[in-house]
Amino acid sequence: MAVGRTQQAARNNDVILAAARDVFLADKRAPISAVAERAGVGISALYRRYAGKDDLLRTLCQDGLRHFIAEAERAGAIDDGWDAFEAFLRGVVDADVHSLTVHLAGTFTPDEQLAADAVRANALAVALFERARPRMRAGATAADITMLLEMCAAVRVPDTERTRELRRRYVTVLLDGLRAGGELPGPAPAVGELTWRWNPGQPTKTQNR
Amino acid sequence: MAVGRTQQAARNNDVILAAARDVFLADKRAPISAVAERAGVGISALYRRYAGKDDLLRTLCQDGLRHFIAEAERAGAIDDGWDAFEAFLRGVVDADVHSLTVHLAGTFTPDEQLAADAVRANALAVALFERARPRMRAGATAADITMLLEMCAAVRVPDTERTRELRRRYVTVLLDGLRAGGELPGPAPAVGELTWRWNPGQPTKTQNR
DNA sequence: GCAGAGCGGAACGATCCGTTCCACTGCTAG
DNA sequence: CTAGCAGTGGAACGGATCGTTCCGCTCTGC
Repeated sequence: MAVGRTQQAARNNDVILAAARDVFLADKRAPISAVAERAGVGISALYRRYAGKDDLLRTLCQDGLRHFIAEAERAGAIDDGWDAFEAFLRGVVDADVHSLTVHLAGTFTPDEQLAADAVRANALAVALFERARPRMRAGATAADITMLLEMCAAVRVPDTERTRELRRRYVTVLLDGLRAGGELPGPAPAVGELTWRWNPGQPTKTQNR
Repeated sequence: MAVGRTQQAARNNDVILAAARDVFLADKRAPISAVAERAGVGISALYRRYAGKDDLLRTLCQDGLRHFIAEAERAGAIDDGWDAFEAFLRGVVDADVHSLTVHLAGTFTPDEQLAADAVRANALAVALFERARPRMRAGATAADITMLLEMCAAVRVPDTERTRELRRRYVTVLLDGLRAGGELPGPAPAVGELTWRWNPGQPTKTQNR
């Protein structure tokens, strides 16, 4: 039952990644020491695996993107267009994947692998949206998905499981609101308005005028 | 046309408060120097008026609460219950009052005056909700309002005016989603789940398990 | 004119955080 | 069986950030 050093090390791989996910999900600006503490390991164990904070966050984001893609592919297999879209959205919200991808933007420097995954993820999401569009209210756009996910990610209480419950509640409101009602007001989000976080400008500030 | 020193000082009162609102709306963790810079004044001009960052934030929050109350009272005068509720929600979202009140929680130490205003604001909001409830889907609760506002506040792009436009778009989705559909899933938020930010615990972290 | 209110911004000290470094431990290869 | 080293914990360091203070200047209101 006593595990060897190498096995323990291998296990730490997962423990650390899980801890990092928990910590950065809760607060994307969390210090790296919080990850080590939560994982129950020293800081060295972290730096043995990742070149730095950037590297860890990038790995986490890539992991999130893979989940996103997997979720989209699984939902894509559903026959009915709307059901597929709904399953996709609920799956992504349930896994809190948004907090691991878009939300982490700006906290680390991107990557080509990451960019490629992002393109693929986006294509899948757009496809799912298009299949559901016939039953959606007028004016809805695939670009709206990002914003809807952003809104769901904003629902947060201290307890993780309770957060999930509450998000299921409000994603229901959003989904029903996407079908009911007339034409959506205001121009839909443009592409550039969804990716501004990646811009080289100031970190998390916002500018007016 | 050249204003005197005292008039200039009086004007700075408003300039500084407006700058503070803009800056902390964009990023609640913004440094105080950013406020001075945006107002085009030195840091001294700030500290002449406010005892410290806490004081400034508290003033800002109180200001926001007053806006909230005013919005609720204005909407309360509308005859139709649902129309009143809708006007209230749209008004609050438009003024971005949520970012000035709930969102600022935890960044400064409360106040009795503030607590009293908060109680009054909550009472008004609940009253508006109750009047609209007959036309709302089953299971909706006044406690949901806070969460809906939180979701709207999460919609954010660099440009302030564009942010408002987008929020109008999504508040429409939410409002329509509040009427359509069957019973809402999951337990509604409890009171304690909405006020956890004020707790004495760790600043902005989140705990699991 | 002149006292001082109001102000700009440099300077300071506290805190936080990413990263490095070193001593130690106990497995594992041979 | 043992020597070497992968893996580790955590203290220490240096840089960055930010709230607050302070000093010298300006320009007004009397």
